Amino acid sequence: MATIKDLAARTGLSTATVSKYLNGFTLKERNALAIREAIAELKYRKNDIARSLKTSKSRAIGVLIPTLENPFYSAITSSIERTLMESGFSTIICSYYSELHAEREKIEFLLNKMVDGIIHFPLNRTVDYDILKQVDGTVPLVLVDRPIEGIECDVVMSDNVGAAFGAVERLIALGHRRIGIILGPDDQYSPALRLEGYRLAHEKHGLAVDPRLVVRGDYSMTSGRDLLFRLLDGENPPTAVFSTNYETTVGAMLGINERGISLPERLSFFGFDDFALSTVFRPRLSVVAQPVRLIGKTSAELLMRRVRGDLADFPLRVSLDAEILVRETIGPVAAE
Amino acid sequence: MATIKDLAARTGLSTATVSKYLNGFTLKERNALAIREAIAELKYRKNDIARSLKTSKSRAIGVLIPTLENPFYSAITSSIERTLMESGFSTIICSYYSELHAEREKIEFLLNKMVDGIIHFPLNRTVDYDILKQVDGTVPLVLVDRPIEGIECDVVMSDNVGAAFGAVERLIALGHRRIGIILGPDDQYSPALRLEGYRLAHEKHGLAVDPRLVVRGDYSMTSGRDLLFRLLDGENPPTAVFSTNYETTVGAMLGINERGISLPERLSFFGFDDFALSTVFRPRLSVVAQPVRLIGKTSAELLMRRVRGDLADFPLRVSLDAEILVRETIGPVAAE
DNA sequence: CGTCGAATGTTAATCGTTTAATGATGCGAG
DNA sequence: CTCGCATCATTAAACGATTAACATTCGACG
Repeated sequence: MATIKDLAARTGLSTATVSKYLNGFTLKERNALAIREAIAELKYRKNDIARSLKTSKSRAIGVLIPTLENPFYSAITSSIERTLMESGFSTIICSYYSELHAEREKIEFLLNKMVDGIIHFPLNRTVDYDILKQVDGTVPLVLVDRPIEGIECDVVMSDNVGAAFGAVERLIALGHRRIGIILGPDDQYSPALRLEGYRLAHEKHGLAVDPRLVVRGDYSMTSGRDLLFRLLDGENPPTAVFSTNYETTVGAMLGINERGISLPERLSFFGFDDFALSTVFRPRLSVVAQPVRLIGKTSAELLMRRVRGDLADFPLRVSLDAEILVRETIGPVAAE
Repeated sequence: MATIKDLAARTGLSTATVSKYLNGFTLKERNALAIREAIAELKYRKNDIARSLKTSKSRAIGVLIPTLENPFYSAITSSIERTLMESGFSTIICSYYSELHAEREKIEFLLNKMVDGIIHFPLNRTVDYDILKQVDGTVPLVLVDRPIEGIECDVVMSDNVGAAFGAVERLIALGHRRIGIILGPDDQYSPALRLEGYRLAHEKHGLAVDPRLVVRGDYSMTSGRDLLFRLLDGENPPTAVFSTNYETTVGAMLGINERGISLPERLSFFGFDDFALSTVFRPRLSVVAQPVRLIGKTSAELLMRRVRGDLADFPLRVSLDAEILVRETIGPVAAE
């Protein structure tokens, strides 16, 4: 592969001159032309690795996510990648598949690669986040979807409280007084917030929360189905159910279809996250849609700013509004 | 950030010795110990960029895909990433969003980054693939999902003909004689093969193909819905419909739900690709499931082999069997 | 014409590693 | 005691770019 040295030799110029030309300095037209010719003839391709070594900027960003198999993560990642690419940065993907050790291992991995910054989707677990403190001094870090206690850095997330509040309030407005909520694990971040929104909506409308209507699982599809059944099969079942993540929503719909429960006549159902599914079901699913594109774009843009040295408002906490998409699965509470 | 030089200074050894230690050579225990201590104290982190420059191996693989928003691509990508990570390689994602210029631009981009290999999902278009010939000489290239004429390289794909054949044969076995097929654009690779499978199944069973039952769109969700309607609204409509990609399948199901057509009584429906959807619909969707995990794993492993210099069987063309998942949307042809 | 300053080029060191070639050290055998 | 051979370490030159600091060219102007 041709190097700058080769171009220099071919044109009779020095490597410094060629390098400058390549970096946008203007030369005498004669020389510029000669270099252009040499590039074409020798099929010169610049070596970003060498450049990175010298400048200590890799123009690569590490994105650390639980998995690409979940549309929530892959949609955000997609939008991140697109935004970074527009700034000429490449995206190094690392999934950690919710494995404990993998997360810190991969942060090391990324740091070794001299990434210029990291975007991390932490899953809330009791994990040792010292490593993130190390990141702190090294490269900018943006956390997506939730903050981590003790780590001072930018965070981009959706307004979980507001999202849940909005959905539950819609249900209350339709006359529902017994609203079940399907939540995720205690040790994750968002469930508590979504529950808080649920609570606030009740409070605002002077309703008490029946703890039996608050059920928790592991945010998986099967847990969605199982918890739905638990709610429905309890004494004094809810007239509406709010599922608070994508997987449980799919699972719950599965359960609903399985039992042939007709929505919204016999039950009102509010889901979470707006991917392919919600437009396909009949009746069309009412969901809280997190602004995935925007989350991705925002975190990438924020990181770019930090990488460029713009530390204004650090640490910034961006909370993006979710959309409440009322479609066909919620309706007035069924007459007894 | 501490460098090898610092470790050397701290321990009184030479950089060469430290480097060797770091690369697994054995030293006198005394020295090894000293280095380990120094690493801890100085918080040494190896610099993969410098290493790459010297060794001309980046241990990074570029993955070029149309988009991460499509579950087919993101599932394969996920599996690629996982497999590569196991070999200590990082994955650089580049989406080209089906834009013509972006594809070649991004290949350049990846080559500049000195990736050790490229996995590419080409969309079949009349695009100038000279650039891929350049790749040829530089780093190994694995094509996923389809080959490109004139480019001699490894290809991993699913058995499109067999997949379609299998699905259509199931329908024929149920007595269907008029089977509609929803295809993608002419200039993509797989539609022709899927049609071929459809044709072969007819041929085998002595059936003629009615060209009016073969409809083409752009493989989008709306095209799925529209083409379904076109088939159903034609004179002498089909008793079964086979949709040949994920988007059109979702779109067609949307249309089916919209019209309240009951499956499989009034219509048998065979879809393509097995993502979240198919398990959620009631009745459960019968689909041809491409082995996405396996496609990802296989291409990554094959690329790793090439990167390691194992050129056995080059160029290799791997065709992976799709699974025919017969579930509830197909049934015997309706009695008139 | 000589001089000066802007514009254009060059020299050479450097980024943090790796690695051939070479050097030192120690140990057993004769 | 010395030779020879492993074994362990070191020297120093790369890898391909960038970039201060310095050198040259050239035209304008007094």
